[in-house]
Parts: sequence; C-alpha cells; structure tokens
Amino acid sequence: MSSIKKLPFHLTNTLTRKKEEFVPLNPPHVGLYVCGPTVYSDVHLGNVRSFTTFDVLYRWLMHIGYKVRYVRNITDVGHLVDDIDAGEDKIAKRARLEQLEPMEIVQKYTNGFHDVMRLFNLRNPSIEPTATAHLIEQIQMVERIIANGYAYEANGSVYFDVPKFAAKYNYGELSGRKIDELLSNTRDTEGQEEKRSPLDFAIWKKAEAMHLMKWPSPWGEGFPGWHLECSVMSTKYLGQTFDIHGGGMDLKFPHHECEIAQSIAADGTTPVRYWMHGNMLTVNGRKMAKSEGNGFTPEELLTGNHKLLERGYSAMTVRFFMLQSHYASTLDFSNAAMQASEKGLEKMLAAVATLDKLKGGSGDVSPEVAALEQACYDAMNDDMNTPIMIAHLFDGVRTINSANPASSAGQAGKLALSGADVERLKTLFNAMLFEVLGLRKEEEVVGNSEALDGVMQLMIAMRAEAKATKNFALSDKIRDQLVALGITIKDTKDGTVWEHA
RNA sequence: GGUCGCGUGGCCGAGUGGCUAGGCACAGCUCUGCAAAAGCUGCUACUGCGGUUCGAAUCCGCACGCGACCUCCA
Repeated sequence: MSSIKKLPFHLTNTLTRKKEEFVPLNPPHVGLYVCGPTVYSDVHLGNVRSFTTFDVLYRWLMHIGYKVRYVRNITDVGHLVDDIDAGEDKIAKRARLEQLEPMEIVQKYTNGFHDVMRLFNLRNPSIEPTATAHLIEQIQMVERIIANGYAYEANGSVYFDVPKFAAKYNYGELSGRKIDELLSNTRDTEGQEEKRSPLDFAIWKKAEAMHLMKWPSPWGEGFPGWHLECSVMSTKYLGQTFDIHGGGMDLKFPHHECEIAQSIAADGTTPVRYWMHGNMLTVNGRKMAKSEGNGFTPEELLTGNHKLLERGYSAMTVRFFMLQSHYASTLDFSNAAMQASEKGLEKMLAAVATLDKLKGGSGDVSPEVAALEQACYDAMNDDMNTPIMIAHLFDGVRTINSANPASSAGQAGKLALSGADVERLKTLFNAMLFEVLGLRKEEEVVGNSEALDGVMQLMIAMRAEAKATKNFALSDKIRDQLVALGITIKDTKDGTVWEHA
C-alpha cells in the first residue's frame, strides 16, 4: 500500500540557530550525547522535562531507522557550590551534611535518578558513564590541552587559557558571547588570583586538605574541572566528532561552550555537528530550579503533597503534558494545565482501546488514514514537533470514535473504516503514542483482580435488574456509590462496562 | 549593564506572509429513564503604536511587559 515518507529529519541546530536537515556522519549510525544529572540531590520535574525531550529524540531516531548510540553521563564529581564554598566539592559538602561517604551520596541519588527515569518511562541510554570512572582519560585530556598550549598550571590547578584560545578560534560561537563583552562583564575575581584571565576556567582543580573527593594527578591531588568529563566521555564513546549533543538551555554557557573549546584545544576537532537545547520548565513564569525552591520531586507530584499542587498527577499525565509543547519553548506548569492534559490523555487512551475492538469493513487503506499517518511523520520530522503530532492523533481519535458502532450516539458508526484502515491506525497509534512518545497505559491504581471484576459483574447485573423493573432509584444509587469509590459505569450499546475513574 | 528569547481566544499551547492547529473549559443539540462516554455545532485570538505589502499573529522599527543566560543548574 501507500508507503509513508519517514525521512528526512530536520532539527534546529542551536549552533547555527537554523533548522537543518539531519545527516549523520556515518549512517545509519548516530552518536547522541546528553548531559546527565549531577547526583547530589533529587531530580525535580524540570530535569525530567529535559531528559524526556532527549528520550523522545532517541526513540524517534530509532523509529526512523537509525542505529543510535545514546550516551548520557552521571556527574558524580567536581562541581562547586558557590563563593562561600569555593574550592569545596558539591558532593563532598552534602556528604558532610548527611554524614555519609561521598560515594554513598552518589549512589543514593543515582538510584533515585534511575527510579525517576523508570517512573516516567524513559529508555535507558546505551552507555551511562560516570565522571569518577574516567579520571585517567580526563587527566590525559588536560595533558593534551597543556601540550597544545591552551592551558597552564598554577599552584596545583590547571586552567584553560580562554583569551589565547579565542585569539585563534571562535570562543562563544555557540552561546553568542563575545570575548570583549565577557571581559567587560566580569565580576570581581576575588579568590581567582591564579587565573591569568577571569574568563579562564579550571580543567583540573587542586583539592584542599579537607576535600573528600580527590585523586592524584601530575599536578598533585585534585579533581577534574566542571566541563571536562563531557568532553572526555563523548570523545571516548562517540568519537572526536559526533552527531548530536543535547542538554538544557541553561548549559549552553558556559558548560557547552567550554566543551567545544576543550575538544578543539585538545584534539583540534570540532566535537559536535548538531547541538540541541531543551527549554526550561517554569512555575508561575519562573524557571524551576533547586535554587528557586519551586521544584518538586516526582514523589510529591504523584501524591500531590506539595504547596504548588492541588492534587496528585500520574507520571504519564506529566509526560503527556510536556510533550504537548515544543521542546524549544518554555513550558509553564500549572494545575489547570495538568488537569487538561489528564483529560486529553484519557481520551486518547480510550480511543486506543476502542480501536482494538474495531473490526472494519472491506477495502483498502483510505486516503484520509494515509494522510493522517504521513502528517504524524512530517510533524515529528519537523524539529520533533510533538504537539503538532499529538494534534494529528486527536484528529485520529475523532475518526476512531466516529467509527465506533458500540457508541450509543445516533450518528456514530456511520463513518466507515476498512479493516486495512483499522490495522493501519493501530500500527500508527502504537508507534506514535507508545513507541515514540513513550507513553504507557497506566497500571491500574486499584488492584484489578479477577475477584473485583467478578464483583463488578455482579453489581452490573443487579443494576440491570433494577433498571428492568424501572427501579431507577436503586440503579442510580448503585452507580453513584460506585463513582464515590472511584469506579465509573457506562451504559453502551454493547452493554454496561466499568472502569476506574 | 551585556547576550538571547518570549508576549496568541476563559486556560494550556501550535503556527513565520494569504487558507479553521489541537487539548481543556463553557453553551446548545444528538443519543439516553437519568448519567457517563461519544458525535455535531458555537465560542475565531494573536501586548501597544507605527511601517513594508494587494494582504501580517507571521517581516521591520519603537514602546511596554516577562523570562533565560552572563555563577552550580536540565
């Protein structure tokens, strides 16, 4: 039958700020690197949004036929807290607070991160490297950068020489910074006397005596710089130049800018061909962030136990909510928006259930169904436009419901779908909804045992008896009280069915 | 202060020059003992002021409002 056009895929390259056709370096293979979490505290919903964006990207690339190596790191060393704690490792600080070994903290929050990823149905990356497991490679990269003259040692630390690099290369290309402007905007450099320029950044940092996480190096005991691990691990597993690097918008500068500089300084190669940046999740217009204190954990989300939440929402509701906006737009969290998504997702999944029961008549795939299918692929291939794709699926929902003979509506069932149409729609909805968007049917909240279904069949039969004798008071009482228990009864043409509300 | 971006109907949120996005909410109708679900119909917006154009939410300028980054952050 009519074949769909699955390619080409276009994405917005934030390096060029243009939408470009995606052409892998070595098709059909694709190298994808995404900056993972720093495992020193719980991930919040804003983090989840970013990882979800790249989860869908990963899924989409595979769906359209690429073989993807997806690398997402775990940052378990190295980032500084703030001025007060200058020189002290973030993870070490937390360890002291909680009286735990640093690696215990790392393990704890890594486990927590994985739990969250499972909850939101994110696929595991191909490789999930940790910074602490790549210290040798990081030291080697520092050595290469020094050897090439773009870094210098000072008092046991090693700094990247930004002005020297910028003299020859385009430092600031990704984030649109200009070195003069950066210099004029520099804050006070207190405690940074070792740096030749305030723009220089540490690629190896000397550890103070009280520092808990430190390793020997040619420059003494210390730990790797903030941006080094991503350069090292992406190079190691994807090559000196690879296809796509993703991360949150807030990592663009300085993190990703420094990654580019490091790779060029160390190996002379531009590391990334396509940069992708996901936008922020906001709450009342402000970025959700640890420092803002406006984040909530997935656990709080599910239970609704947080001052921002009117009630709890399921992980799939949230996932659907996020995918109903474009990844490059900011997305504002609100209870009203969550409830709208909840209803929408229910409607979508109900249509999928209906679709499973449809038989369909004779005939070929209709042009309308073929067009719907193509529209979904086109939307996804246009910079991964999930909201448009979902809008098309909702058009499909109307088609499905209109073709449903079990519906009691007069006009329903009039729209004829062929058996081929039904099969095609099943394939499409399964692919888009579950495989690509990564949604899944919610597990039944209440234990859905055979016993419960038996009880329900009994209740339905008793209610049918009451209705048969026009005892509507009793039949309504049964239905209303079931509603109070979270069970909905629907009278359809094919009989009465029940479901969890 | 610098850089970048945003401002769409009751709410969320797509859309980059002309042709109804979609979801939620709301109203009417169909169906129905009543509901629920579903279908149909209605609600037709683009911060303000100029400009370009036959034509602008969409391009340009200015103003106002908001945000992100410039410091760890998805």
